[in-house]
Amino acid sequence: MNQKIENLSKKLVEKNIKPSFQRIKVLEYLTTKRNHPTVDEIFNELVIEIPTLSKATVYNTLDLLMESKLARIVTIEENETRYDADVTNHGHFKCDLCGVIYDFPVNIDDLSTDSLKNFKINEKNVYFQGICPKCLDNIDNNKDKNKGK
Amino acid sequence: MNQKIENLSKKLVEKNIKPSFQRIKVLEYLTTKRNHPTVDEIFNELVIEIPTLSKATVYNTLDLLMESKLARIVTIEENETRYDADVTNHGHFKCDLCGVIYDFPVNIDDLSTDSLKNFKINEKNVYFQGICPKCLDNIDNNKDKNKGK
DNA sequence: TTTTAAATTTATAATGATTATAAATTTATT
DNA sequence: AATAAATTTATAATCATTATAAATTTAAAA
Ligand SMILES: [Mn+2]
Ligand SMILES: [Mn+2]
Ligand SMILES: [Zn+2]
Ligand SMILES: [Zn+2]
Repeated sequence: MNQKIENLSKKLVEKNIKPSFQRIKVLEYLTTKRNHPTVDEIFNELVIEIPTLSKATVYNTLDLLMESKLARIVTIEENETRYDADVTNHGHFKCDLCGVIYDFPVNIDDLSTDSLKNFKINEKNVYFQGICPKCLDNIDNNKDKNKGK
Repeated sequence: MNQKIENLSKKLVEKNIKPSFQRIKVLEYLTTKRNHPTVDEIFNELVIEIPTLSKATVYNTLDLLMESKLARIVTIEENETRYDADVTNHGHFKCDLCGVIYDFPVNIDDLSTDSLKNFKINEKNVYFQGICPKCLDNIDNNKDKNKGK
């Protein structure tokens, strides 16, 4: 448990970010929840444990994490920005019904990108939308119900 | 010339959208410029020809085009939403230096998405970031200059 | 053609996420 | 302990988007 804090602290120090309590907590939230949260979601959870917390600190910390590549923005169309401490290559799927954002493995290098051979590519994002299995099940169940009537 | 207007008008009618002058002009802007514009860019250009134009009309029209799949949002991380009348499968590349958004062909179906076999996928977005050839050239040229000194 | 109703456009206010600014607090240095 | 630097906090400003209602245009009815 305390080991985790140590690890997070080390991660920050490695990137020359002073590991303040607030910063560790934001990073901990991202890495343990892995829920692609908004600033508000992070703030509302952490302010319970840190009553003096300011939303500005959450914004500042996320900016720091982004600069040092310890976190990235989930590029999906939403009015609130969502963040992800998993910076490895993976795709995102957002369910249009329940809104949950799923991770999925995707071999981005498989994408034929001959037309970009003269471009320097720094980031690759893959984002799908649709309906998740849970919501598909719910739809099916409702159909069955109506059939019975 | 007038033929184009006819075509755009037909496109709207097919989707049960009344082809008002403002709506045709917004769609014309999107299809001819193909520059992934913001609402402001569309408005500022069209208000020259339509001095009474309201920004609300641009928002309303874009919402209509989106609903009927005549346009889509360019899913990239920006504070202003950008729109695209090209709804065929293609990827977007944004240059971090000049900000230009390039289209590029991408065979999205090549992506192995076994893990999403129970998901209903409605939309697929591919978005890359980096530096475009033009800006790469500029960087090289500047290096050469400094070398000469 | 006039009247009436519906649809569209416009003007404007409200919302809300993000950014900016400066004061307060904490941490490090002398 | 005193001072300086860094961090956090509180608060105001910005600005894209949404909401609302009035004005205008278009279509339908009389
Ligand atoms: Mn993720
Ligand atoms: Mn495009
Ligand atoms: Zn769902
Ligand atoms: Zn460029």
